Amino acid sequence: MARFLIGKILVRDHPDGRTSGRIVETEAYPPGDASGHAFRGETPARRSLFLRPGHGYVYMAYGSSYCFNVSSEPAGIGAGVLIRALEPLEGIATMQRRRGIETLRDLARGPGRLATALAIERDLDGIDLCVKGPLWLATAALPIDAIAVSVRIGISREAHRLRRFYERGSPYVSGTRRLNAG
DNA sequence: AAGAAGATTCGCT
DNA sequence: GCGAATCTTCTTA
Repeated sequence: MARFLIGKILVRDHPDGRTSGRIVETEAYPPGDASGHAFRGETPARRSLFLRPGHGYVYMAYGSSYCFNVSSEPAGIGAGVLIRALEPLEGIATMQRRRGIETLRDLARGPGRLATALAIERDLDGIDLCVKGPLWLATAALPIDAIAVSVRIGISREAHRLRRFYERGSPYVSGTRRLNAG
């Protein structure tokens, strides 16, 4: 699913208006991955990861940033895909205001930044992304060759695994040159 | 009840 | 590239 989501469009419908972006970077946290939030079993805070595929899991990281995931395994099995970066499409002025910056390239480059840009907070935890609502996914096609793979960012456990996917050449992808070369 | 770790970001050097 | 800020969750006493 992490690979499948590259190129899809994440749409946020909010009283402020619509904001949306193309997903250009993801990371997989499959069942049994020691870095995954579902690794130690289901708890109230992690329950969304155990929902049917296509539900949102939102949590606060380091006290300052929200991160957004898409549940990826059948009900009862905990796993998810972290959305790490978007290419801004609609509502760019709104995103700029929420982020407090102008630079298009940095509006949604990074998991915490995209959550801020789209006003994704804990109230969206558990939402069904396959139904048009406050937050949903629109389909789009992308050539297989456009997707590259690398190790994941900011974790210590199972760090060598090739579970990060991104759009090759996109300036909206996070991480360093080394990680984006592939 | 207290402490450590963590899927980050921003400002400086 | 480095370190602080910040808070939720889980572990240990």
